[in-house]
Amino acid sequence: MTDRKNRTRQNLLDSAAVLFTEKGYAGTSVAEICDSARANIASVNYHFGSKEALYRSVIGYTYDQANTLYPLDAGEKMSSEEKFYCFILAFLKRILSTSMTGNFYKLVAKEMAEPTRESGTLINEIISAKRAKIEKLIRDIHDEDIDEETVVRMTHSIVSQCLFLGLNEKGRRHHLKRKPVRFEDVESFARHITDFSLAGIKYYRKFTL
Amino acid sequence: MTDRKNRTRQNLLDSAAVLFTEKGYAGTSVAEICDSARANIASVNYHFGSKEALYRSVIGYTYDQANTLYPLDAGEKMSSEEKFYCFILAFLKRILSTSMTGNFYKLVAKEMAEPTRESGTLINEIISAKRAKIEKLIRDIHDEDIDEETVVRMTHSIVSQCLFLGLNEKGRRHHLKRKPVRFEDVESFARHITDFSLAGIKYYRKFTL
DNA sequence: GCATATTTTAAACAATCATTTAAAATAAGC
DNA sequence: GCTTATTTTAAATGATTGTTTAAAATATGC
Repeated sequence: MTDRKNRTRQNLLDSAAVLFTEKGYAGTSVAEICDSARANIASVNYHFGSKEALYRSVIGYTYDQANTLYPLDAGEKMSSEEKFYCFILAFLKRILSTSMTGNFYKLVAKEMAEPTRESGTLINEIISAKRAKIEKLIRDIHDEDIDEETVVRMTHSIVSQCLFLGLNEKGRRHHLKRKPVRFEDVESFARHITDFSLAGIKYYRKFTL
Repeated sequence: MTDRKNRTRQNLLDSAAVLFTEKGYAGTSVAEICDSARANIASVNYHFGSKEALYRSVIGYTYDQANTLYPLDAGEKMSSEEKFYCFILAFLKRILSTSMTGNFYKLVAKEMAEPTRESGTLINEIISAKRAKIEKLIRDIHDEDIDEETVVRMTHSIVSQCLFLGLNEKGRRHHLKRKPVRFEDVESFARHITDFSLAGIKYYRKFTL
């Protein structure tokens, strides 16, 4: 049966997700992944074809996990400001999650700082989609006509506050003065980003009125 | 004379700064650096001792350039809000600079996403210093007593908006939908971050009054 | 239970990496 | 101008990289 095959395949996926997140694509060797997954050195090429293909699979795998675990689309009955908070909360949950889900946005942060050859486009597609969602939320809150440029800049301000949390890396934790944001803080931190950003969004409303 | 020595040393420094910024530490080979600097393959070890020592030299070199070119401490005669704007402006100039100066904060962004073994502490020292400056600016603007936790979070919101601009990497520019922030936009973008953040800072003032 | 297909294994592969070596080239001191 | 010190060069080193190979082990179909 294919149970045996699937098990090692899954082990490779899990080990690779952790290692790539911790040490990056270039910093992680195939041998290391196979050791961690208790699989043979040749198994990566047998199951995925190459290290790069494994990496792409990890991206897709962690992304799917994030989507199913923390969906970003809130209910319809909410006010636009409540929708905004729910989006930020779900987004932060994804980023700060310590499980497989959290690995994805840490990989995104890595890709943004140092893109690998082929996955750059995929990451950009995903981030573009997130930006579009935020732009829509901003326009809903603003309620007035607002120029494209201003929306793009406000979106930058919001996206950066969230994704920046994905940079707090294990390797840096040791000599980090400030204590990192933990998953337990996710609600209150989402509250902060929401309030801080809503004040900024509303600031621009003065000029269009 | 040592003129010949200094020239190749400087060429190595310049080439390494560009290559490390573009492709990261692990992604750049010593051979590549020497080719770009038109120097022999052994010159890196002769002049710096090792690839890692060269990397540390690049960090220090670009950091010094940033400090002398765009000092962060504004004049004393300004209001606290003007000081805040001047800080953000100088900070953005450093990050968006296309010369050697700009390379430093792009390296910082890389280090935050994927720290290398030894330079992590240095980078953390530098970023901690920037955070401290921003915390002081926030307290000056706020003018009232404000709890440590809130200041830390507001500082995160501000730092992230700035440093996130260092992530817009050359390698990713090709398939980037949104047009990157250019150095020509630095004043108006600094204006945006200032206004957006001041609104957020003032929002919290409501509760302490 | 035997023949076939699938998965795992150990070994070897060629390429690349940072670094070292020792000789050659150039500069400096006097 | 000759000796000494410094810098550059080309070649080799040993370690590590991702990938391939072919045999061994295991599962599957009937």
